[in-house]
Amino acid sequence: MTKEFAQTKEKSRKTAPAGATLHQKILGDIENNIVSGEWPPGYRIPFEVELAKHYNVSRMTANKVLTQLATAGLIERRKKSGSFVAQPRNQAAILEVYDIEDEVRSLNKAYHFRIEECRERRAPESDGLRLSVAGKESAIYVVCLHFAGTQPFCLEERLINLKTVPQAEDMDFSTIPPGKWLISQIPWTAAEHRIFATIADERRSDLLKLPPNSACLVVERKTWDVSGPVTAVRFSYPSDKHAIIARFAPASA
Amino acid sequence: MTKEFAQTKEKSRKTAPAGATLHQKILGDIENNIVSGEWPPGYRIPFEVELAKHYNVSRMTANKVLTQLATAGLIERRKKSGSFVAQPRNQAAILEVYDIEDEVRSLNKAYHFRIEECRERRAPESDGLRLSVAGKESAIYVVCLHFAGTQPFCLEERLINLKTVPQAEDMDFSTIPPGKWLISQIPWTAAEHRIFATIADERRSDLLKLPPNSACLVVERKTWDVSGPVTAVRFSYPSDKHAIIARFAPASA
DNA sequence: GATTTTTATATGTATATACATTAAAAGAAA
DNA sequence: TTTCTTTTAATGTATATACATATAAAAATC
Repeated sequence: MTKEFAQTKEKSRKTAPAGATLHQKILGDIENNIVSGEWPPGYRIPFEVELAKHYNVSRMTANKVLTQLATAGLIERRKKSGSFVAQPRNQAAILEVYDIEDEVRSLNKAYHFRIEECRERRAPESDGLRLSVAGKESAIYVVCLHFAGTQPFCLEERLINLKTVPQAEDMDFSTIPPGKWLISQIPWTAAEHRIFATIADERRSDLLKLPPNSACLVVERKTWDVSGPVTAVRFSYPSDKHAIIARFAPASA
Repeated sequence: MTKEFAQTKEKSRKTAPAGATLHQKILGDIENNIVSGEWPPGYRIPFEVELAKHYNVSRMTANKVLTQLATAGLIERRKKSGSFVAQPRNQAAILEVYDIEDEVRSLNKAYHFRIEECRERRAPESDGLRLSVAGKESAIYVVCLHFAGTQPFCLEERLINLKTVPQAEDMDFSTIPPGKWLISQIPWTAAEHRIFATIADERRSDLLKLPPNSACLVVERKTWDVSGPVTAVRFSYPSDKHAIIARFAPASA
């Protein structure tokens, strides 16, 4: 039986639905083995005929599954040699989701955060962070430093519109970071990102523990819900520690 | 014969390579009809059996082509009714469109570009620009500098997969920039962006006329069409001159 | 030992066939 | 008409088979 197929893994992610086809079943199993790390990049996965025998299907069925995995980029196929798990082009920090805690944990680092500042703010200030064109509504201003292990990972500066999210007024952000809390309060309907590079200023260098003249990746996001602007936030990342991955594909995939 | 298949269209884009398989041939024809607008969204494309008869292949072959088009999101299939050209997907992002000439003109600046380098490239090189997981396919490597007025605006380094875009082999990029040309050749179905900040290296500083230790915004993009990877490109922007704007709205809307 | 030729093997493409599933359309009953 | 049932046409999945193609590895030759 060649190797362990690990069909029934405890940490199996994509459980095949009840009425799954053989194709889907096999596809799911292989996918699981790859994403779980059971079959690491470079690993030679079972030959078509082995798969066919193991699942008691025809070679054509196994072939179709492997072909699909190959066009999806998960495996690479070589004649006479077999099929191999491809080097991952994975990660994924899709722009719109962007939960920093998840991101840190996906790097296998411990996550914690620290609130650096939290106050009400009525007039726009010189830091460029703006909520609406009108800019006259009062807002909560929070500065939050996110850590991966003991290292600063990302600096978050955020304005929360008190008109749209009045419950932010008395909110205590010591136990839940503002971004995470907001998601639980308000569903956004539109977002706008502005992404640019800059040399870290003194405050950023200081908080993020960066050497002078470091490049810094800045992501500014404004979010609206149906009733108006919800929040404006600026994330500053040390450039060498991070990149943003955004993937666009047809809905089906 | 049902309808015009428009196999021999004058503005046919993706010329099927000489030794193309039937699968590729049929796929290419249908793709052309869709992207050229010959078959608009909602148009009912020929049934499997009609395609099979027209190309003199078995239904299985036609079925596989249509299945691939469906998973790529170009068509939608309905039992008993047939297969229909899908509605164009949600815009999702300014990111993928990204025509530099438009961008420059929107700043009210004169646009021109200069090809710095253009050659064939077989093996992956050390600059990190990669096309496919396999990485063994040969590609065209083009370096193009874009100007806004007299100032360098953006540095473009691009790999074009000769397997997917064979007509790039003899292409002369002195009159049309590679990015613009590619859009006219191949419709992408998936894209992946990686955005990060860095300190400009010597080549970038030199070409973009930047002072030393400048921050630089880098956007790397890979695009695929149904038949595989199309192009990998890296744009380097002087940070102080540019930002990326990306807008997202819920898929439903 | 180095080079060329052969062979074995895994993938790649295509066929003909079978039956399942789904939903539009047509027909029958209320 | 309206509702229910049956038919039918299209896709969906899977099979067994065939031969083509590329290539790693073994064998034969130099």
